[in-house]
Amino acid sequence: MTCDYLKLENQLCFPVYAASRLITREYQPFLKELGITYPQYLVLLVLWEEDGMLVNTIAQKLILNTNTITPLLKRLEQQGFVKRERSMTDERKVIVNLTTNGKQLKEKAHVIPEGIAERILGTGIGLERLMILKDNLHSIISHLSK
Amino acid sequence: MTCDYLKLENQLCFPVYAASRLITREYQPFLKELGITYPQYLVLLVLWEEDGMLVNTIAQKLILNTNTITPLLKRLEQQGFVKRERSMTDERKVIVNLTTNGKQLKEKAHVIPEGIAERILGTGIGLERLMILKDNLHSIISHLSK
DNA sequence: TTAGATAATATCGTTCGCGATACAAATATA
DNA sequence: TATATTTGTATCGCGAACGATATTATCTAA
Repeated sequence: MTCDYLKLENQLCFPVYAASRLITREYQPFLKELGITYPQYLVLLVLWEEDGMLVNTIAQKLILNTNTITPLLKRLEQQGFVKRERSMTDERKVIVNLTTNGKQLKEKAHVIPEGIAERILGTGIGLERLMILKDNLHSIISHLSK
Repeated sequence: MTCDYLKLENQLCFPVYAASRLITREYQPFLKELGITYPQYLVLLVLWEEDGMLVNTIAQKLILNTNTITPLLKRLEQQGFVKRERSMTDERKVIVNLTTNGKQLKEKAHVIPEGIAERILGTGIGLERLMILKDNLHSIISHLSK
């Protein structure tokens, strides 16, 4: 049996890449309502869990570099959702805090996971397979992010 | 049992998004050698399967819009891997053909899937789970891309 | 205490990804 | 055969991603 590995169909990379863009697309109508982008939503998810994080800590959680996070945080600051301030004890560090507006946004965001879950489960994949999918991705992530 | 759906950990979106970037990162050393980017590699994968495709057909295969593909093809043309020409019979259509250089690149690219497969399987996920993962992603893709 | 190393963040340049829109060619309709 | 609609591609603008590099601040070791 021959198998051409240089076919799109046979690659793992493409399904992950395409699924990522398609899933992100599902978030658009919800995020548009909140006035934020998908990566901005991820940053807020992190801050909603624990406020007052360092730029670096946020970057690590999202597996992004500061050269992506810094301008993103500036936009979130301009929109009035976070404020950034240098640490008193170590002036290299920048602490990111949610504003009142940023905290309030969490309440509006509660509809998002439900809406998306509904949409994804509507693909017929089933909750159990979805959990397995998530676990497999997590194991790939934990190994490749080292 | 309480479950906060607004936690990064509990979302499906993030693992897919992170895995996509991490897997793409694995391609970098290989692609750097060929002098192309990851999306450019995807376009070439498509053309290596079937040369002389229309811009739109390539876009559909990769689930991308022409406003992403067009500038990408221009760069591939500048680098001498493809050439674009208007169809004689329908001047709206642009046919994308591989150059000799573009065809030759396929031979150099054969090492990529093997190298990546090795790296991914090195995460300990196992070939079988990898196949299931791919299938699940494909079913999500086919439903969301409608 | 001071030069060198390290750490935390930021800047710059290039390429995507995509919504909105434009534009020309082809097709359909009146 | 004019006019409207559709089709295929391209343009524009903005916000990621990220490699390379810069800029401070802190730490470390001579």
